[in-house]
Amino acid sequence: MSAPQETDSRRRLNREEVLRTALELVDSEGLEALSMRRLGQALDRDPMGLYRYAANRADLLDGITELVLNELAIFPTDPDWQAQLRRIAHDLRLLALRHPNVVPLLVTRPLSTPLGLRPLGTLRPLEQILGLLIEAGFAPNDALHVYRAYYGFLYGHILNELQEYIVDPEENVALLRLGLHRLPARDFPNLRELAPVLADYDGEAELDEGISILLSGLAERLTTGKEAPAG
Amino acid sequence: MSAPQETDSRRRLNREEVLRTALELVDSEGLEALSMRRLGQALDRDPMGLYRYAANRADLLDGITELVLNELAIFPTDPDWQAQLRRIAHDLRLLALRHPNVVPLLVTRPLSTPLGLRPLGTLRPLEQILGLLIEAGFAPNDALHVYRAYYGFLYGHILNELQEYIVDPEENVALLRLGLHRLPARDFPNLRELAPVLADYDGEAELDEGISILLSGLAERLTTGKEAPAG
DNA sequence: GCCTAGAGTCTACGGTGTAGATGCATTCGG
DNA sequence: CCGAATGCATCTACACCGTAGACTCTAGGC
Repeated sequence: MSAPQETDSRRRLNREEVLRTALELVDSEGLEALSMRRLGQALDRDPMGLYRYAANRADLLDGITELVLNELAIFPTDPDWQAQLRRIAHDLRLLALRHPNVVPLLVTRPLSTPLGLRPLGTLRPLEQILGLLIEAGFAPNDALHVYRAYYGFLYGHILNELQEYIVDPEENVALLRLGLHRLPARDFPNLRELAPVLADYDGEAELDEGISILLSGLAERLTTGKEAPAG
Repeated sequence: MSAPQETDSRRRLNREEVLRTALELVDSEGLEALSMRRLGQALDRDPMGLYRYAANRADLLDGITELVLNELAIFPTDPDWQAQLRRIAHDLRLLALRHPNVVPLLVTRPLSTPLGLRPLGTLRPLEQILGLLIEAGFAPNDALHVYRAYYGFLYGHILNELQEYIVDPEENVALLRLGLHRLPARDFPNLRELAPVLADYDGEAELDEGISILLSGLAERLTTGKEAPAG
């Protein structure tokens, strides 16, 4: 009882438990480190046994994205929809920074599955944000457009920020300089000149600024009753 | 000579040729269909011989993204920067629709490679758009911010649109209805109600609308000399 | 004619996802 | 209390993967 780990290996697992250690594996060693055999040995179980909790590897990946998205709290009945959208944006950003290795999953998996057939957990944010917007007074049609603009902006920002994200900030500048120095000066003058600016990128501030612009635009469209902008 | 295909297999290949048929393979059969062996047999060559043109599989993928991005024409000296940005946006959208299977690559590869070490071809759009903006009068600092907003919006939109994209529009409605019907009504009322709206999503119009909003915001900031919005 | 260098080929190794057979333990029917 | 059945865990095996290293073959220089 002192060690509820994998040592007494006869404990019965469940899907969530499997997904959780799969997530740990991805977080610590990257996506391609996640194989059935590797996961099996992390759980001290036969790899084949895992098929009891995930139909196949793809389903495992879907489960991970679902698990991660469940970390995101949304309160669709909050009357202050702007504050809510702003908080969700920051939360999602932090979530992406916490699990950078699963961001490719977040972004990629939906591309290969028609909307209606996706894991329910991944549709929850969409549903709830639609609810939030409709509650706030948007017509359902417009709510969808607003969601697209919001979601598009968010994912765009996350991709932006993660592309320039490197764990050790010390190393950041070094690597950046190193890499940019490699660029042929005559073909990439602008990029090289902007190296220092690239190096100190404040993702949180940039996200917040962008969200402010978006929200003010949306609020105006809500009160004047015009159609919402595209995303 | 009548068939410059793979039949007389003694012709010497080059990297571009290899990448091009790799791209064809990905376009027609998906990303996971691209293996060294498969590609080798598509070129009627020994799979090992391909390592002459790509250091490894990752390099092959990088090459494909580079090849695809090269389809994008940018004229950094065009004085009408707004028209230019609008055209590029539409071109990139079409490019994504033309090669939906490589979009995951476009989006994912940069996440695993520090900016400075990326294939030069993938940095060209960044460099040239920075040039365009600086030429237009933005301070280099602001140009970077503007680029991020622009790029983030674009990629966000593409991800949005591709998630709802299905080849056969006939099937589209069917699948969508089918899928959404599967959703538990009490948990997903909004999503189910919006099914018809989801079905006819005009990506081009939505992109154009969004770009207009973005550009007008940017133009204003350019003339008033304020800082650019975040992305 | 021979030697060399390089391109093309083959084999082999350690990994992968997963189908199917097999072993095992537990529970149920009599 | 015993046998059968039922479901879970495990094992083996197959087809595929990326790629290191050895080998063969060819073309060109002397």
